[in-house]
Amino acid sequence: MGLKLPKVTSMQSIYRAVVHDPSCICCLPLASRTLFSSLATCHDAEGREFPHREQSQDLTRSVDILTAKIGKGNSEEDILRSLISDEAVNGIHPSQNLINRLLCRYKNDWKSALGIFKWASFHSNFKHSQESYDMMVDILGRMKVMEKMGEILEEMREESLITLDTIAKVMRRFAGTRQWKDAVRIFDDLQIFDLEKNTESMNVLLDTLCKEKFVEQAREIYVELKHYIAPNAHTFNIFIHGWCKIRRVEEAHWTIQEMKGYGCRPCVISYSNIIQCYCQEQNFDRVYELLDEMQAQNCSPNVITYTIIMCALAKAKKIDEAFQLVERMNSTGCKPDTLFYNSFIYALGRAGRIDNAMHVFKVAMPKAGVAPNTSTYNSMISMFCFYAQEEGAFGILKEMEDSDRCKWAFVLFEEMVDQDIVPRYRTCRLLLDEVNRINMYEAAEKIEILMKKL
DNA sequence: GTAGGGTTAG
Repeated sequence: MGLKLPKVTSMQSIYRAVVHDPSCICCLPLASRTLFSSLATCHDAEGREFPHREQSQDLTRSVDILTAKIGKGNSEEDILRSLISDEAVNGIHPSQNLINRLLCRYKNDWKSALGIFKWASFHSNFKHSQESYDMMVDILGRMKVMEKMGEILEEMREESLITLDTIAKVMRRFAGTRQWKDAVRIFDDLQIFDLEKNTESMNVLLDTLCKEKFVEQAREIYVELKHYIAPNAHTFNIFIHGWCKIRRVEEAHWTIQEMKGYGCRPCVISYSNIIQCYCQEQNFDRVYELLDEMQAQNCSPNVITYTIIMCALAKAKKIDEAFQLVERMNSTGCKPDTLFYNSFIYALGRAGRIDNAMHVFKVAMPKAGVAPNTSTYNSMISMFCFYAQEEGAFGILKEMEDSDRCKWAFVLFEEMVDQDIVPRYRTCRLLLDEVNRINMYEAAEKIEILMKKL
């Protein structure tokens, strides 16, 4: 193909390709060139996404001083020592904003993160927020430094900052490193953290174990616990998911019976899990049987159920059958969403059905009032690039450009709010509509909160 | 984190 971008999966990768070989940019139409130059200016040398205005200059200066001092390869104690003894650093007072920013930057470098974290704790008038503690626990857990993670957890306990969310993270990290017994131990010791052993916390433990395929262990623990903690529908769905995950569909069926025995009705989640299991086996006869059974049980399949089946059909190269399924879904009045269309477009692309994919993107989605998001664009661009249709890829890029502009608008909006410049109601309304159209849900939420105050 | 994407870049 004429384009020097053989595999394009995201805007970022296009951007990187252009940075790597600037001559690439000549292949791009004007609209995309404009886009790239705007992208280029909105990444500074540190890879931060947007330029920082004056209001955050102090913060930025502190970040620069600290990061210059931290260096690499030291232990966290060394980092702490060098920070404490540095004159320039001494002029900096830690703030929660500053610490969170640095923890974000060093999320893949636990020694630097912990060094900074301890440096802040060293200031007697500074206290870490719960958010910073959770971030620190997460960094150490992800890097599998379990001992240090335990130390931070202990500090949190002393400050009474531990929530079930914190515990859930810790459990999942243990189970993720195959130390499932430690996850169970945390649950056993829950009262140490001032938390209760109840259905909710039990479900967290069972879900953690099941997600890491320790389903039998979870089952044994549950058999003990159920005498004094009542299971609920979630509990059973967690097990159904677990059994399906390790491809033991018989046990999943058995769990359905068990949940009925407890007076819990199997729901669309229970059935969708089992359907997914049959989908993995490409046992579509059973899938259709289950769909019928759901209908008979007055438990309608939803868009997630249909997405699961549609993906599996497409993967099994049963494209026409996938189209029939979409029709069946529409006939039941089940509305497709963005994720469904993304999967559909992706599947059609892989099957070489470019025209069909284009039709879904251009006609079906707007008609259903479903907005594309970045993944939709990515699927379309990847497809066009794979089949060497650069014209099509650029068409999608053009559309993305418009929505990138919206992100910029939102960044400016946030800066205004930060500086206590109150936007007009009408400005908010315009931005909110636009932000909703392209699925920037978090942005929409922030704008809505502000609008309520107006 | 009780269920659904994102070719396989390095």
